[in-house]
Amino acid sequence: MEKKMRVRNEARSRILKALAHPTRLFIVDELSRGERCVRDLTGMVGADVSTVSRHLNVLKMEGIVGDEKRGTQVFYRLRMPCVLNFFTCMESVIEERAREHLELLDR
Amino acid sequence: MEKKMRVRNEARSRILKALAHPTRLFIVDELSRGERCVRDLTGMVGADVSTVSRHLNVLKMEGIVGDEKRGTQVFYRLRMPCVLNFFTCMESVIEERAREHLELLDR
DNA sequence: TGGCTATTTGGCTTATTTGCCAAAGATGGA
DNA sequence: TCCATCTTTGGCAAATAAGCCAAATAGCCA
Repeated sequence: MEKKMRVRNEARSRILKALAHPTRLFIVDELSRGERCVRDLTGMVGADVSTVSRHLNVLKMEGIVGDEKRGTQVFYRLRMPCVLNFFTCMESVIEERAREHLELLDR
Repeated sequence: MEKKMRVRNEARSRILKALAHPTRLFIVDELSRGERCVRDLTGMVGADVSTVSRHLNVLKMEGIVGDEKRGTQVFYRLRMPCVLNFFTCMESVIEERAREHLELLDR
């Protein structure tokens, strides 16, 4: 039971770690609107292609995105749409925190 | 609009990064069942007290947990219960991935 | 006050992550 | 075949994260 828990937390943390980068979150968000090829994403992200390719690989390794090669391009798509729900969760917390922050300043 | 997006992704990634560690996930899970003091958690985690204290601080900095000092002890509680929903999301993906893996082995 | 327990912080080492450039693969067209 | 385009990989440097021990801090009680 204890071991099982540890294994599970390790699996979960790998997924969370894969998501935990601004560029990768941008990619996930973009892919939530449809598949995109590496070059398109690179243009939007504003980093080196090799960097974007590596970010995509991180997401792919954890099953968050999937890829399909068509001709010379590779198209990526979101495979774990439920992550988007979590964004909503975080949003409410971020807003709440911002409000608290403002209140502190108002005193 | 672009800047706003970047700021938002940075905020989100900070929260995800704070969650992305097996020990911290264990703590979140444990706190979902009620508040706990540092010493109790340390016993369960099996790491140095200072390490656990630092993990708790990481979670606190992102508003995931809150703390309250009572006497000589500090009790931590979960402030962002919606993270638990995300665990369910990840679970389904982990299982699916495990199934795919088994299928590959069966061939 | 002095001692006891609980918690946090300083300081250090090791491991991991990130990003870029350059080079290697792949694919389709002339 | 040779070239141009798209993508991935090797290799390196800089930044960040994690863990432990030791020391500092805080509150309680004799």
